Amino acid sequence: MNYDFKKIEPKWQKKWEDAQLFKAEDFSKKPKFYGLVEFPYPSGAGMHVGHIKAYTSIEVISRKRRMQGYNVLFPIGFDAFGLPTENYAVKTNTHPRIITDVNIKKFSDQLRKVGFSFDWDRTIDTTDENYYHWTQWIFLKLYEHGLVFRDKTLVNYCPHCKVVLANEDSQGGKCDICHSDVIQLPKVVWYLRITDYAEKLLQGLNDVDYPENIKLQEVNWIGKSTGAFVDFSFNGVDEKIEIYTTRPDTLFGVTFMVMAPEHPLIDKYADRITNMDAIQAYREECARKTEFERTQLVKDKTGLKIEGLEAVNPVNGKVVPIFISDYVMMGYGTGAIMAVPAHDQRDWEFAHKFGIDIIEVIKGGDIEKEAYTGDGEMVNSGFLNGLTNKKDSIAKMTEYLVEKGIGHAGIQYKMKDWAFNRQRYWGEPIPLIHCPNCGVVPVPYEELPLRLPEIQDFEPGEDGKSPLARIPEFVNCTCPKCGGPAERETDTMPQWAGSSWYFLRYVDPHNNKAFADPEKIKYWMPVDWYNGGMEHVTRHLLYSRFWHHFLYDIGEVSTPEPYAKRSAQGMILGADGEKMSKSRGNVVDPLDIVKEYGADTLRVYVMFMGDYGSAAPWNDKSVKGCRRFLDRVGGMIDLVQDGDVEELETAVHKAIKKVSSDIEDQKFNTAIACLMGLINDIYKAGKIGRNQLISFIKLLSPFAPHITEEIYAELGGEGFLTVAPWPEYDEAKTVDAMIEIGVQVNGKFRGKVSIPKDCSKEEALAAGKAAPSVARFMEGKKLVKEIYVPGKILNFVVK
RNA sequence: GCCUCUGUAGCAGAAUCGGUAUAUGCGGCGGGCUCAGAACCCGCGACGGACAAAGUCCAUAGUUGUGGGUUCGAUCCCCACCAGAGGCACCA
Repeated sequence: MNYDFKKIEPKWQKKWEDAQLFKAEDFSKKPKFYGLVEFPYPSGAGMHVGHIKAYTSIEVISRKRRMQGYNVLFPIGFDAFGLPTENYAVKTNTHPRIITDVNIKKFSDQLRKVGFSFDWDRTIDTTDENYYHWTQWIFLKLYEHGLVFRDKTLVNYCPHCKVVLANEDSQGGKCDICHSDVIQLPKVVWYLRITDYAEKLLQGLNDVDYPENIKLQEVNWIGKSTGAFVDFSFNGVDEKIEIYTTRPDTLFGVTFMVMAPEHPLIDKYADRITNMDAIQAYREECARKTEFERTQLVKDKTGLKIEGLEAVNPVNGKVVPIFISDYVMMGYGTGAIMAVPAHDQRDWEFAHKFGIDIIEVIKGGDIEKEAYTGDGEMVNSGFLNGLTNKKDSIAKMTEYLVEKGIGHAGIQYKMKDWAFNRQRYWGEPIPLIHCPNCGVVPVPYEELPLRLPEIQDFEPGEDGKSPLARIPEFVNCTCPKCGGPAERETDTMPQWAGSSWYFLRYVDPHNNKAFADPEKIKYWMPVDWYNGGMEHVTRHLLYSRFWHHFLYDIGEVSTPEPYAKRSAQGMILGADGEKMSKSRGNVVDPLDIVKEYGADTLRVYVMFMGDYGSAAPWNDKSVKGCRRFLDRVGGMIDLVQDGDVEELETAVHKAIKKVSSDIEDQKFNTAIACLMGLINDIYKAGKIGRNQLISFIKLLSPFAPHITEEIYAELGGEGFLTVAPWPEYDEAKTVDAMIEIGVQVNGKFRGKVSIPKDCSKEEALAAGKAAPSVARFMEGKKLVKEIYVPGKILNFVVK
């Protein structure tokens, strides 16, 4: 009973589109549902099966919501700026605009063939000037509010891609794009002050429905720690050296101090330091180390004592030596630490290597063997002696520091500011101007969009400059402030810029007066359900939350958090259980599946292959099984009778209940398994009522919309199944009249009995005892306890 | 090193509260249909040993990575361990 998917799939796709079934209606009186998927980067390779899995979940929810009477916004767009396109442009000497247009066309065609119910009228493209106009606008707002700054620092630089990378894009010391080793390069870069929003990004997690592991990953990434800043001083010099510590209670255990090699106070007191040459040599050695080497050397601490300078502990006046070491970093805290080797493992290792004293101030461990970081009685600690609780001693010490004016409580975050520029062509131009008189001047809002000039040569500059720097017509301009000659910033924004606010553009994609109409934002936002990959948790998700919080603070959007609910799909692995990759040759092209088995089969398969959030290997045989299931669905048309089939009634109502709740819980695999079970029952019965079949195809419709729509038409259904009301179940009909219940003796399963669903305890117990397989085990024993859990179990305890 | 998660049949994967472990699909086995079939239909099993098998017996037995514990009863809760995945990684 094969159905001709090649004919019916395009047919219904066209009919749905002609009937505009997926058009979201602004300000509709119906309840709204905004379902969002991470818009694709339109690569030349076309869609990956991973895209299908990522999109089908929200697709299923969106289709179900429409049937439930919601006004649904389910949009799609293209995140099209980025390096792969530009690299391909350089390689083929084709303009990135042309490549992007071709790829977007390809992706759109593919997405349509899978039957996704996107509202195509709202499609966006981040490289469209009508879109990046507003990316630049938001950037200028950030600038206006002091959240954009320039700093000269060591940056992660990829020599292959010739770009500066954010920490997030160079994890593990490898370039995220080409995987070559990243080197450290001194450079002036633009930053967005995301750290100003660390607390809001942390607190905001309390108000959203994200899976715990995603929340946790963001919390760890933000890395909040509470502690204290304490002022140490140099012996004999009037100078404060501020340190940050999470354990101010261990101040009496300080036996040395460590500063980051590049700490500026070292240069300030260079004339007092007698081994400056050695320090310079150590600094150079550190700068040469790659990220990889640094992580490999975690266990083996290196460092150098500063000769000629010593530090004074402010709580006891003790003079301690100062070291420099690259285990202390300039980028966290104050770039200097107090070292308490007895109670910090890193300090302990350093002290051991350099023969420094270790003074115990908390009892409980064996500091000969390792640092002790647990709780215990304070000793050798003056006024803290005798306290046994970490919290109390930290509080008492902090109080003391404030009283003496030598320190105060403080908070630190691990998160770094966001390096926000790239030296490449295919990105949003940064709308800033460098004027010799006025300094940095923003491009006036009315001059936006600042267009990317049409150029022929996209080769990145050897000097680490953007190709835009070679276009005098672009670079040379007049200063909007003083009218004098000035130069434009030639760097462009990073890949993450356009995706940091795209969900706002969907609510009003054609607006040319604002990024979106405030009323439409109020109507549609927040996104009700956003699905995407785990790999974006500490990047796109965090970045877009940051921008949205900012836009909320300046009154541009209606809620602080952009996404009410977030979910994440598990990866689809190759048939060999390994990550899909061209080099392994285990890549599955979703369009091949559509061609061979149909879009419905592909959709059902990716939803059925396992727990949605877990990784699962591709299995061609299992794809065929899904196709077989759909063929059996099509075959039910031959079993239809007018009236309901009584014996199937309970199974149908159970299925409505289970499929409805399973979809909400993202248990798509069990929803489909339930329908597979039901169809087995139907074939066993050899018949099905017309209305029962309609309920069945409604439940399947979000997963397999084409075949179900076709069956609905054959049954003479009115309108489209796609927007027919979602079936309801009768709770009373979801329970069987007679239930089978397990009977245990001493907790061991010994048999089962069939009893009426609402029978009394006495009846149940009697039935249990009467069962021959059970009676055997109770013969000659004394019954001490009878347990009856209605609907669950009978248990007889005997001796 | 720290944090999080996972471990169920040959494979993938089910199992609201602690209550008949293994739904569903793949693969396997048996049968039907057929000239034939990897197509379709029907059925079966999966967890020790014995008998050719139904069944019976060992056996009031065992069974969810391993070993303990709590409980009338544990895939589920607690403790310890083993294995795998992911995240962070000298964050003071």
